[in-house]
Amino acid sequence: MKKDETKSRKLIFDQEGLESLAKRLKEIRSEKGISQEELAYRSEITLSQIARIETIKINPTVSTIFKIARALNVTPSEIFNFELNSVSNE
Amino acid sequence: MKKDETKSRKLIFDQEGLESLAKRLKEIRSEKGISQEELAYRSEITLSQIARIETIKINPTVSTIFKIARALNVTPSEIFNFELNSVSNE
DNA sequence: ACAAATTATAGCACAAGTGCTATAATAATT
DNA sequence: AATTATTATAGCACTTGTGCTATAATTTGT
Repeated sequence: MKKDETKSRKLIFDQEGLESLAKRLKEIRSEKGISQEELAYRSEITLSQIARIETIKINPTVSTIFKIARALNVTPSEIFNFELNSVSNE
Repeated sequence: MKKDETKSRKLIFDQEGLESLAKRLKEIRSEKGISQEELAYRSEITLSQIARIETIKINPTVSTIFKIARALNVTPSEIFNFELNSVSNE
């Protein structure tokens, strides 16, 4: 059997949604006038992780976002307050 | 140097938030009267993954939730429409 | 222009999310 | 009660999120 089966393991990096999330997060953070570092401290998420999220390098877990939401004193709903248009990325 | 440094690597499984998410997801899904299997098909997420989320076995990524939101024809905000109370889990 | 603060990158180790497949457990229907 | 549909578990392989640490790049303030 071949080694490279082109296994078409469908992966999940929702570019559109993650962009919206990043944008929303930056918005809220700057509205509240707190730095990434401060947010990292408050949420107990590392600075590198905050940066990765805002620069759309990773696909964070919901727990991470929950922690950030608490640190920003907003509801999860407020962070996810945007629409999803396109049909994901094929 | 010791091998077991009790490295206290702080991990992130937000029990409260994930419970709320699971509950909300079940709600919406049954409101719309669609099965886990149907949702899996529509969202292109595996059935096992849907089940894991609803039974709070895992901490899904936001992309996964975005896919589900699209499949359910709701905004991300609607899925995350709940409050976070306690201060995470220490 | 310089210094300081903020944001962005990078690499490593480890934990965990996801797909895939199969099966068990439970609920619903007849 | 028996069948069927739905939901829940389980294990493996693979990918990736996260913490940690350090450094680079950029922005802000003077």
